[in-house]
Amino acid sequence: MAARYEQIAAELRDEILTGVHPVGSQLPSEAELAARYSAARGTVRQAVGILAAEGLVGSRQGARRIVLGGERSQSFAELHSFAQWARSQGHVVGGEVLGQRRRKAGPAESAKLGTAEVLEVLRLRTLEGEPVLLERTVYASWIAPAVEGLPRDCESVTQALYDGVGLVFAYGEHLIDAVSASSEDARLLGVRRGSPLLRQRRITTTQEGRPVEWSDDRYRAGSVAFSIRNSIGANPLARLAL
Amino acid sequence: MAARYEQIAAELRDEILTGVHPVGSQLPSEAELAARYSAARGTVRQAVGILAAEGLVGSRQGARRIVLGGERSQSFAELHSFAQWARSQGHVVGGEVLGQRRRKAGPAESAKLGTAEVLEVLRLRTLEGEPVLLERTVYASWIAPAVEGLPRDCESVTQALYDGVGLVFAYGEHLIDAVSASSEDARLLGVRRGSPLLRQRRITTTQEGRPVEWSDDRYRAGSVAFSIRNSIGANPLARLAL
DNA sequence: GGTCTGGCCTTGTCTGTACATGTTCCCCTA
DNA sequence: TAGGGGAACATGTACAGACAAGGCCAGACC
Repeated sequence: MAARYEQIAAELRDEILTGVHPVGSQLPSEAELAARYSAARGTVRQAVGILAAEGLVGSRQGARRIVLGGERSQSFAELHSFAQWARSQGHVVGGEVLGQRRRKAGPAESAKLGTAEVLEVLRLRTLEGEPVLLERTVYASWIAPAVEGLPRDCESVTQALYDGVGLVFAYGEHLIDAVSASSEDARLLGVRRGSPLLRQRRITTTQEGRPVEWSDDRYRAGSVAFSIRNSIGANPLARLAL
Repeated sequence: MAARYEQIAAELRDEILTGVHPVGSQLPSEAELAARYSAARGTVRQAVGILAAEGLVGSRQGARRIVLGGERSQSFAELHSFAQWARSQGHVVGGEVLGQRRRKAGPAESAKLGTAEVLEVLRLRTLEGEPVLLERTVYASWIAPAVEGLPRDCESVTQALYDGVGLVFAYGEHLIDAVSASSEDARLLGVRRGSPLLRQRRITTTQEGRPVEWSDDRYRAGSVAFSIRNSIGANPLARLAL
């Protein structure tokens, strides 16, 4: 059973999404909510803290909380698993391993993953049958056997690794920029060489902080975008010069 | 003076960044920290909560907190102000207004900004003299006079609006994808037509939730990237199909 | 040697209280 | 009518205590 503050957050989120609290309106005060849910003020604060972190409501000391905007925020799993995301959005997802081999880790890979050997996998993902995403993933050697055991057309690697060996992806770091399609990119994604691709490079670790994979994902332009909400209080997004 | 929990967070962050707590090591327990800082456990939890939200440390019930990684996280102001960001990174920043006019708001703009008239501004930004960013910004009519009063080569619009009329940008929503350079984009940024650009569309609001601006920013590929940390507990990043 | 169990440690959740700090709005006054 | 003062209200910070839930480890057992 979910924690009390999660239940309250879910109810409030639902009320916002269904228009009980329209955008721009004020949320009930913490005291009112505490009375309504028969909870302590601290518990209510945890609940609205979630909504604030999601960017759904804004907070200012002294003033009532304001409803900022509609829905957002996919689960971590949906972000890390292309298949889980696509299915939750109602898309028809496909994919196939195009190449897979073990090799020695380069110095950068070794530093990122902490292993001397890596498993390199090239995957092509489709939405509604159209090629959309090209994944070049490098796995740490300790997880390589589990990855090699997966079928070539495994839809959700994340799900399969969880079911198979109980691996949980817990933390991620993402670097997002735009690049030109290389010859290989262009051929596999069905676009012209040099056309724009949205690139997401990410490193993912377990709950214990152990790195699992390092990936270079390239989306065909016009197929997918990334969305982030931020505020003075919570700013997960940073800009980097290259 | 900063709040107690912010002081504690700052000290811990400093200890992590200076290697007192190396990556992969365990943080002292909440009880130890509470004793060390003569604070209640709740206060310490607020402090480490900040670090967890920044992606610096990971948390699992029952186990000690783990140090995940180095620094990150620019201030909200640095993200919203190209000039403040660039200066904090030691870059030489420049910029100029290339065009500016008032016009009627389209239906989408009217819905986003809540005004019938808008001020459209086209700005070119440079780093070390090289054109890097093309900003097409639409301001709500109530802030337009203040924007029109700025000099054409105003470095930091955000800073100028704060100094001039006390306007604070408080909340933002960002949509990031990749596009081909149009003829105009290409000419102004000094790239070939059709070459990849990193596009960031954002809408920014005040503390009261009032929309201020809607902007389409296009970065030359290879000049700038965006960075995000996330975890199972906090996932600000979402993927959207187009 | 390997496995299982139980106890201890640590983080997660929740309550209740108190005071600080900032906002809002009404009323009174000039 | 415009402006100032202040009370009422709301969120922010901090403390203290209690129990739940899960990880970790050592000692017992097979």
